[in-house]
Amino acid sequence: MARPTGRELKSEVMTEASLAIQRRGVGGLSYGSLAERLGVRAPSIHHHFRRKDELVLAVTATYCAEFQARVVAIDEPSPTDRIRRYAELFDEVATDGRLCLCGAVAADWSSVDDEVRVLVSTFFADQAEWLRAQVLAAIADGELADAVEPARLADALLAALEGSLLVRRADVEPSGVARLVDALLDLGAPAPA
Amino acid sequence: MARPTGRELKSEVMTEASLAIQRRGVGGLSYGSLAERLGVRAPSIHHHFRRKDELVLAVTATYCAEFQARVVAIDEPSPTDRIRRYAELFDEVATDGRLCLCGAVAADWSSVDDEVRVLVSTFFADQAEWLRAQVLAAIADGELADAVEPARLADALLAALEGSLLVRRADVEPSGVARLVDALLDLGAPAPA
DNA sequence: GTCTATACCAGGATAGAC
DNA sequence: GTCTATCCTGGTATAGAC
Repeated sequence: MARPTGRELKSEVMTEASLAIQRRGVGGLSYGSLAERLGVRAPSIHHHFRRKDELVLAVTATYCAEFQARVVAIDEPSPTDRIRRYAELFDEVATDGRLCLCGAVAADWSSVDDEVRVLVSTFFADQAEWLRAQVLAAIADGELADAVEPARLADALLAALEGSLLVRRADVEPSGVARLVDALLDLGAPAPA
Repeated sequence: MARPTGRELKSEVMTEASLAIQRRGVGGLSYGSLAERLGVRAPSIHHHFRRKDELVLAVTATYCAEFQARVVAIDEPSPTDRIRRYAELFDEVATDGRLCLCGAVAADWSSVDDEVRVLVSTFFADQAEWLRAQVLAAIADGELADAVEPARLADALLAALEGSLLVRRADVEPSGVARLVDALLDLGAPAPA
């Protein structure tokens, strides 16, 4: 049972591997535990991904593509609402103590090869770029004060989102990251309440 | 040479271990590489720290104490300047790609024991608490708009600082975290420039 | 495509000599 | 306090049967 025709094992492996990296880091990912979780033997995974590097690379590429797809699907009319929705994506992708996969890779930066690093660098650059565009639009719409420097605030938002996933692991009663972004957006509201 | 009377080895081990964790994570810390770096054999380190857990615990405790000492030593008259100076502490403690030690531990959360977790949780709570007090003072002094919610902004600042250390590893030309904090403080300035 | 079996290596840890 | 030597575990990886 469990492993029938077996054509779907490859994608199952990738799904589990992504969760494992987000939970325990790249170093915490092992073929053994992965195999056990899937009810398979380690060599079966080696058949699909000969080296661990290949698995990490494939998982990272898929994660970046899927996340980006969800970002471009955001269609709120208000720029600041788009940013709030964006923060929710982080919550969704990182439930119960998981990190953003790219954040987890960055944490294990010294143990991943260059191909993976390039993907992660591009991911962060893309996120900052998207956020910058939203901040720019928010200023144009009067939702943020025009004293705000778009690129700087975008970087701060991204750092805060990635960092909050890290910090909340140590929180006794962790909350979502959305309220944190609210704080920053309220901060930049043009009309002093 | 190198290992003379040997009474200082214990502290040398702790210093190197801290750097290793900040660079490669708790999982990336090994007695072997540590020993090699210090020109000693691995068992010599076991003599001072029987188990790896003990070493991690000792290093974390020292890091937290030393960081806290540097925080309370901040004496700028302006609350926002104190926060800017605080951001510089992060830069100092995390040069060339290192993370805040507690951030690194949080990234390897699943592989550290409860004693260490408590230290890290306390560390983050202390930092958020200190930041909250500065934000409160900044509002009282008119350096930040009173629409700002102190606890929320403090959390965001801490998350942004921890996260920026992570994200900048993937940056092609990483910069200090200080400018990022400037962006957030400018954001909360009461008078729209 | 998946399995069993196995080689191989690195890291953590201990015993006992000096 | 530091060493040599050794054990054990767990993880990566390969060969070859089914």
